[in-house]
Amino acid sequence: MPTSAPPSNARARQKRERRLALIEAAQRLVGERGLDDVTVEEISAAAGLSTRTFFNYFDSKDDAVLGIQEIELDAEVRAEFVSGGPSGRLMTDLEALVAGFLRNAAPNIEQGERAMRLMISEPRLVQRHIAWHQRVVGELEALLAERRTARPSPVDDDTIGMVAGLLMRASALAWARSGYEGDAAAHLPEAVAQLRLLLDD
Amino acid sequence: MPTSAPPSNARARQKRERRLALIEAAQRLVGERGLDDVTVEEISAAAGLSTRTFFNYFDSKDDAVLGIQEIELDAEVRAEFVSGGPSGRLMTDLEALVAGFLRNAAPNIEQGERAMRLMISEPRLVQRHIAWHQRVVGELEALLAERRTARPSPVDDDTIGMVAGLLMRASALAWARSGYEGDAAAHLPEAVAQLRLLLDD
DNA sequence: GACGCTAATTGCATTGACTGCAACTTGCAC
DNA sequence: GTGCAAGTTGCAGTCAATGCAATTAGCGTC
Repeated sequence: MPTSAPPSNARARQKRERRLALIEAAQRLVGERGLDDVTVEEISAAAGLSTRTFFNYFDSKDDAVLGIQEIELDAEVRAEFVSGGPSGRLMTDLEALVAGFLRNAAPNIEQGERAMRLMISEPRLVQRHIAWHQRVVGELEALLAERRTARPSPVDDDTIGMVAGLLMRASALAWARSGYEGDAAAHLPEAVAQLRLLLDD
Repeated sequence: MPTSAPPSNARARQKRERRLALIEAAQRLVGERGLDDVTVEEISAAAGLSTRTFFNYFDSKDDAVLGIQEIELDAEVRAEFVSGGPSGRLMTDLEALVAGFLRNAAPNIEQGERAMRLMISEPRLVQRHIAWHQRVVGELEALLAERRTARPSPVDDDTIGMVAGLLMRASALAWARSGYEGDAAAHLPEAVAQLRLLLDD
């Protein structure tokens, strides 16, 4: 394998640790002083890194506070959805898929919880959070296009994608309301039920 | 009336014109060169105003391109919704309310169309657009809280708000797909139907 | 254990968005 | 035309974010 060298060991570990240090510093400082009274320079210094390095890890200050990272879906979950499974009923399968995303979203549950709390005091973060949803939804729409050949649906990809995004956020909110019991994915069925209830008037 | 002086005439007119000039310049320049290759300074100059004044009209460059403004709902539509009407069925009434918002959203239909087009080439604008939805949804959630006393619902305000946001965006997309026929509100029933279709699996 | 290779960090300079403030201009009422 | 209030502008300053070039550090090889 010439291209994909195994990411060694110490390198990967340091990368993970530095990333976490930045998130931790960002969340702590912003919690203490508020989003606009903390500079990237301060966050970086608190994590023992240079400002320039901060931007090697995150695209923006907000991203660091939310601990945003690339999401990647389980290969098998993905393959199953694309081929029209697991149940064959779109809404049911979508639920499974969203659960897959949610579980991979926040590897560290306390970090996710802190992010949720900060969103309440800093509305701008909600916007960034929703913007991040968009990326997941984009990924998801690609899967939908593939699945469509195996199992067509009269509903637009856009709409399905938005519903998936809605479910992600609704689950997160239900999770927060529950006092952060379990993980966000555990509250997904509740979100679906609420949505059905509303649509049935 | 000591406080609310009638906004005279020439003042209001100029304000409207300058606002439009800024939006027009922003949309034109961004369409020609792309969002990141146009500065606020250039937009302001093209509209014959100072950079500083630009920021008296808009909070950010993106807002100007989208022509974002404060939304305000018809007082009667609002009152009727709060008191549990017009039909008494939440989903139906929500649809009416969203239609009300949509109609007030873009006073100038061509401007809205140009904004939609630019969102396709500049994904960052989609995020801003969705963030703007958030504000509308916030407004809406206040109404929901009021309505709740007149007519309780088992569904959370959050969820209802998100569905409203979804309907707004879905209508806009359907409008775009139709080649911008009529206005966005005209495509709302279509959006609702799609949503129902999906939920019924 | 030195050698080279590549990934990652860092400093530096620069651009441009955005804000606060204070002076100024302009529309409007009397 | 005089005075008031709204709106505009210039100016100085802060800070996020990016590109570039130099340096450092991990890792495999001999």
